Amino acid sequence: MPRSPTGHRVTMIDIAEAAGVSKSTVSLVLQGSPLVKADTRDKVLNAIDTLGYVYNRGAASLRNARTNLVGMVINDLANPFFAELAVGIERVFQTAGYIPFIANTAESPTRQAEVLRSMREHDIAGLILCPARGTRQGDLDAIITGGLPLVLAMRRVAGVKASSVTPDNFRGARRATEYLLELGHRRIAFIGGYADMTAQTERCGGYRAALEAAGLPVDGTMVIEGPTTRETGAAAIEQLLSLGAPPTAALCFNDVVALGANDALRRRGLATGADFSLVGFDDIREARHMWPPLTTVAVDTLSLGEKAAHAMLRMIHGDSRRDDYLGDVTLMMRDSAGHPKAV
Amino acid sequence: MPRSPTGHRVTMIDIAEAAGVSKSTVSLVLQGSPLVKADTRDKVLNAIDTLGYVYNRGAASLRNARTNLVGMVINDLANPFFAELAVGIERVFQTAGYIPFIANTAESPTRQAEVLRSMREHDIAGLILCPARGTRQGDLDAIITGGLPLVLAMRRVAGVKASSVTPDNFRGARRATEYLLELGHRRIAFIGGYADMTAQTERCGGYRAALEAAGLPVDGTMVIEGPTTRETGAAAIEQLLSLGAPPTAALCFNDVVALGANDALRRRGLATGADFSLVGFDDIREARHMWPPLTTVAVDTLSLGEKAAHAMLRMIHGDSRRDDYLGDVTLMMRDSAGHPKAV
DNA sequence: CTGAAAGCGCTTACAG
DNA sequence: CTGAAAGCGCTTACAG
Repeated sequence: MPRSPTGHRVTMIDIAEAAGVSKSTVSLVLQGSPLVKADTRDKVLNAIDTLGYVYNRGAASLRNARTNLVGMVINDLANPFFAELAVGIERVFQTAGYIPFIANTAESPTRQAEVLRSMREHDIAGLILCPARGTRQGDLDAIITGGLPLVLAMRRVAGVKASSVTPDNFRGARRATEYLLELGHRRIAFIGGYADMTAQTERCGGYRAALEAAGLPVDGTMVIEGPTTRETGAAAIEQLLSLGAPPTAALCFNDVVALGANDALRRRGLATGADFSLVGFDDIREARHMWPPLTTVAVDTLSLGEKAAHAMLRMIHGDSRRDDYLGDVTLMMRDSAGHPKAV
Repeated sequence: MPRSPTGHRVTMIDIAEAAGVSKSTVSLVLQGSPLVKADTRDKVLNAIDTLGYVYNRGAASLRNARTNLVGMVINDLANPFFAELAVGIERVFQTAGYIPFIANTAESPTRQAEVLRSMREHDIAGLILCPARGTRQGDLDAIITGGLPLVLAMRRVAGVKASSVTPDNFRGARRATEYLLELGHRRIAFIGGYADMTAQTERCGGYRAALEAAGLPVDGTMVIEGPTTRETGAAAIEQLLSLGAPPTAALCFNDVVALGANDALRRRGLATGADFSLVGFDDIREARHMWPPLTTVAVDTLSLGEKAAHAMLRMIHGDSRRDDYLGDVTLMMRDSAGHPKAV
């Protein structure tokens, strides 16, 4: 922090002295109050500039109990999807005068607990949370009862009454599966995620619904759980192709998983889209650049982020209504899904 | 923030009353002081739990002028490289009890100025900055004179005396260029970045040095500047291939640029590695999964992040020595670079 | 081991 | 328009 020549921190009092006014006046100037004469304001602003004064928000919020800090807790910052989501959220807060405070939990509930505590200690105005896998209602009790505005993004938590912003996972997955069925596939796998994540339940649910509507059985060996990583995608392909009656296509929990599945297919000398069809979910930037370009369910990441930010802003401004926003999804048909080899 | 049944915020005083001690004692317990009897400590801890007390760090740091907040300003969070860097940094701070506060400037100096101001207002203990393109000495004056611990990461700023952590850009680029020369290439381009970024000067400098050492001319039309994006990589390929004597290989400023160049080659029906060679820089996770796998200069991202965090921690603990850390680089030979078509 | 008191840098009525 | 005063929730000597 800036210190005056005498070594102490530069405060409003120093500014007041330098400008020859009282500190109330300085405070008014800082808050852009119209009560202050232009002449006086300039003197104050000048003093601020020459002394290198920095407003102390901690002190201010101690007095008036308001902060411009918003917490944003991400379960996997290494997944480009969440980086994109974060950008959408940041953009809104920036223009609204709030500063988002991003932290990464890397799917660890322990790390998440630490991060949440830290953020609450810093008296954030609200929290946008992409819950780590394994988060339970009890983990968020303190936040809910404390009355902190909370928006759950991408995943909900059973029993937690908070606003949420998620893509329409069910519809997206059903549509993607229908598309694979239309192409002629009959044995379709679902890869990635765990049944204890709402996003997986919903996406896998859409997949099942489409199969059932087509009169097809849902084969348990075709649903492969695992972390939402490339490794899971690759391992699943190995596992699926060693089945007696292997699938001819797979819907992946997300694009990162699909990227891994695509790697494994290539390693086996199989042509994605021709020998085996792959559909992803999210439509991260990488998807269209992958080879072959990935057929995937686009979730409009940016607007999801903006919705989350706006929901948060509304709550901060005192609107206590809960709202579950379901984002539009659209199937992006590219080249990773085609007709099955031999029908 | 949690409120007591009567509606006011739960403070140390409430805890003191509930536990039947003074608030000094509560403060001591909170700080883990050994002065407090185990019995008393338990009573206090219990009261904290039942009342849902949350420590107010703003008030604490107002009193003792220390924070556990560390700012981390990233110039492009959408580039996976920086997400990886952030993870390395976070890891160290987490164990040291500091909480990093990530913000993204998206290469905008204006946005950067806003973010820096906000962070200073929140009285951060230190700042790790990946400067946005166009950052000048003057932009960091206030921070330097204010005595805020500052570590520059990935890019330095001319005239700014601060510790820095960067990969050995010059050596990495020279080595990569030498490798292309060894493969038989004689016309080699350099794609991406701007000459006003230290990282570009250094990488492009290594490229020039290698060419000169080989007695080859440095052709200005072979050096293409631009934002460090996929689009730049793609556009550069179009531009280079329309040259009278087009290059047979290119060193890209970073992997993201190389990804874009690879897209453009594919679109033209050219086989990367056979028809045209590409080398990247950074070795982001994506690089080895790209098709063909990208030959690139690995920079040991994680340890770069850790070095930055440790340098920061040292400064926070009062060590004022400046230190410029130059990270090791190693050429990862994969398949995107091969012998030129016809030599 | 524990309590009373001062003070960190602000904002907010309240007077003038 | 401006000033004096109280108080936000903590920590830190200082007594006891």
